[in-house]
Amino acid sequence: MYKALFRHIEKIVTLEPCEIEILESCLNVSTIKKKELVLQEGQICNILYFIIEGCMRQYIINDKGIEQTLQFGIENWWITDYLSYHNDIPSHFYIQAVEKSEVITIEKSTLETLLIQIPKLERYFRIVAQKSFGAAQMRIKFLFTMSAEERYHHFNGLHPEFVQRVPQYMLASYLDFSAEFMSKIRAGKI
Amino acid sequence: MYKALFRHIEKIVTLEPCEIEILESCLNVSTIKKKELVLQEGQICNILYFIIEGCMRQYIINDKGIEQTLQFGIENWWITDYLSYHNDIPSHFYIQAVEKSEVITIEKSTLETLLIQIPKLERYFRIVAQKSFGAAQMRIKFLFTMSAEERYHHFNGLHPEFVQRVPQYMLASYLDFSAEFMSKIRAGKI
DNA sequence: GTAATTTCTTGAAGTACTTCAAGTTTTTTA
DNA sequence: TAAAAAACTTGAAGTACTTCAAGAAATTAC
Repeated sequence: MYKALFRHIEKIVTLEPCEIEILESCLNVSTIKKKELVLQEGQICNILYFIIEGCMRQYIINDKGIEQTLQFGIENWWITDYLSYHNDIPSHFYIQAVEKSEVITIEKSTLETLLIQIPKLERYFRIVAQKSFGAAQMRIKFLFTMSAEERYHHFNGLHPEFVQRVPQYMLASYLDFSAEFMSKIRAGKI
Repeated sequence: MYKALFRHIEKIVTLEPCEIEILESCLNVSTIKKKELVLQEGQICNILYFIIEGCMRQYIINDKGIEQTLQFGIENWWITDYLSYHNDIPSHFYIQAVEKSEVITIEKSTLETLLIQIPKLERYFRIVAQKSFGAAQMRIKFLFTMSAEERYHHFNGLHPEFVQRVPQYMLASYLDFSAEFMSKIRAGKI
């Protein structure tokens, strides 16, 4: 059940059997129904989610009442609002299951004690966060330099299976253009 | 000389005197002239920079040959390309001093041994990276939800001194609009 | 302290998108 | 399996920007 996470961790640090045992005792698995929210705007986010199976997204609702997806997460990704988490401030985001998902949850207080018992995990989470930050910078680069059509084709080239997996309007907002424009790009009407 | 960094670290973890000594022996200070590059596109980035004084920026050059700033860094910020750093791949970015800057540099191999000697620093760098990632997500939110004019006024409201500190065209590209448009916003001609 | 360079401004023309509205198709639910 | 809900498509009209070009102002360099 926790195998996916152990495998992910072992790519970065090596855990002793006793450490795996401690870790195991701190984890919980939960099933999130499609469209269920695990975080809402205004709430303080004090849980980290590791996606074992399924797909989650982080989104906002803009002035016009339209949802805009900032981030998707799939198998073997962590998803959370680190700003709300670290600063204990209300989140600006919603986090929702796009598909029925299995996630491992770790609460902030549990993680704190866990990191004291297994300091190696500091390293694991450091490297995960640094790589995520690097990926966010690349994302900003693509948003800055590519046209809407280029962003779509680029993303589709990198992750064709994923494009099939989520509603078009969610992907459109993730790539920062309207659902209607996505439809026209796909039809080759641009 | 290293005081600024020690103070930054002590906000997150407490170092023993002997640890400070070890850390000190691993650091170097260097002065970067205005406009000097510390990283160029295509190079592998294996240095972390901590800004003691001055201002640096990470930018790209787009298809039209125009520079677009992705990130600024000022006093007490780390700046680097973590994707290039971790994956040993050529960077997509330039990193340059906007003003004459004093920076602490740590090379990758040095940091690796340092983190083994002082595991507490894993925690420090984890928290720095997680907060940076959170900030990057907020940045994407603002890019998604605000008009050019709103982004300017919002940024100017948060960091008025900084707006005075860097050339307008750099800030314009950071906020993702043209230098000419920035000029019109500031003149109230929008 | 004057020349050279960099940065900022302005207006006119163009364009890559958005918005709206209505209809169609697909998926979900009971 | 029918009804309801969600997702996608299409065209027409609008707009928030960009690009270009040229001059003015500020800063840097010798």
